[in-house]
Amino acid sequence: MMVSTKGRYALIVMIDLAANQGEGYVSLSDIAGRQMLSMKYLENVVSILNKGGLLASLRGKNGGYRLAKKPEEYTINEILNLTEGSLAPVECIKNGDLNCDKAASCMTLPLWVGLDRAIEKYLSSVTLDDVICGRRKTMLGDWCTECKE
Amino acid sequence: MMVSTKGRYALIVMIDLAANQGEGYVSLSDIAGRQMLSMKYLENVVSILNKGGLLASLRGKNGGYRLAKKPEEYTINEILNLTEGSLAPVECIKNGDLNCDKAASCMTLPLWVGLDRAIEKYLSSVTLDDVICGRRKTMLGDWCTECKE
DNA sequence: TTAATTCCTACTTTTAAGATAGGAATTCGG
DNA sequence: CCGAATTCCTATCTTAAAAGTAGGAATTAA
Repeated sequence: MMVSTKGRYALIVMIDLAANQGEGYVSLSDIAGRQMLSMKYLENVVSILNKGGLLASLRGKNGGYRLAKKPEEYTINEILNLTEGSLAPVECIKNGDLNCDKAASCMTLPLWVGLDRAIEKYLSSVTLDDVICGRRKTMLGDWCTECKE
Repeated sequence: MMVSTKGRYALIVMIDLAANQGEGYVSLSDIAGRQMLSMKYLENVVSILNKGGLLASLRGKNGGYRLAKKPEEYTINEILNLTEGSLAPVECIKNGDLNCDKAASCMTLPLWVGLDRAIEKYLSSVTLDDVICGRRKTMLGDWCTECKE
């Protein structure tokens, strides 16, 4: 499985915030309650989002989190890349640099680079707002033809 | 990391076979020796390829493995899907069926389905022969512009 | 001042990946 | 027929990563 709970929960939190934030901040216990997830575990996830600048936070009573920008300004790629660390399909292309000594002669490397790009291209083409609205614009055309049935 | 050693080693074995098989069969110890991999571990990987019909095998002395068809007739998708079990980015779309009770109301599901398709589309566009020849035809155009430099 | 919250560090548990081991079954060549 | 080389099968061990928990310090609003 390529996307762990960290990335999936992060997306859920972002969606929940978009739906439930008004002018103020939304507390983690509210989100955890609504989404039926462990608040303690969400703390870990949200901390990554917050440090990465995707969220704004307020400590203390009535504190909580809110989106740092508008839903249409987040790509899914930036959310998942941040929380997962990297979405690279294999170790050797993790940091952009090809950190493998056999890279020059590796027959499979171009394949992994191509796959990495295909993934990035797709995830960069979808915004948080697209997901929330169930919008279906991507390079593949409809991204969920099942939903039409 | 999305592709485990199983899938990566499987690819390496397929490439090695394409390069080294003549009329006869190639033994695992030969492949393991050339590729500097544990033969015992390769046994597990190759067993999947063999059961899946991607390889033909001959037991006993002078036995070994060979490709069941021509390199250009394998897509990378079929090799990786078989050895990895599934390349689905998340659990809930693993078997084509959406085996999650919240599927109907899940906002992120279409995203995962779309991602799954983007991956499948890319990996189906590349054949084993493409990888061996370093050929660069895919939906993304060149799949390794780095290689040109 | 108190209650609610984020924030930080560390730990535990669980699961999957990666790797190894031993031996049965098969096949070829002498 | 025999022995060496091999696939094939099942079971096990090891290691690393994911998933989840715990406790308490720092902060803030009412």
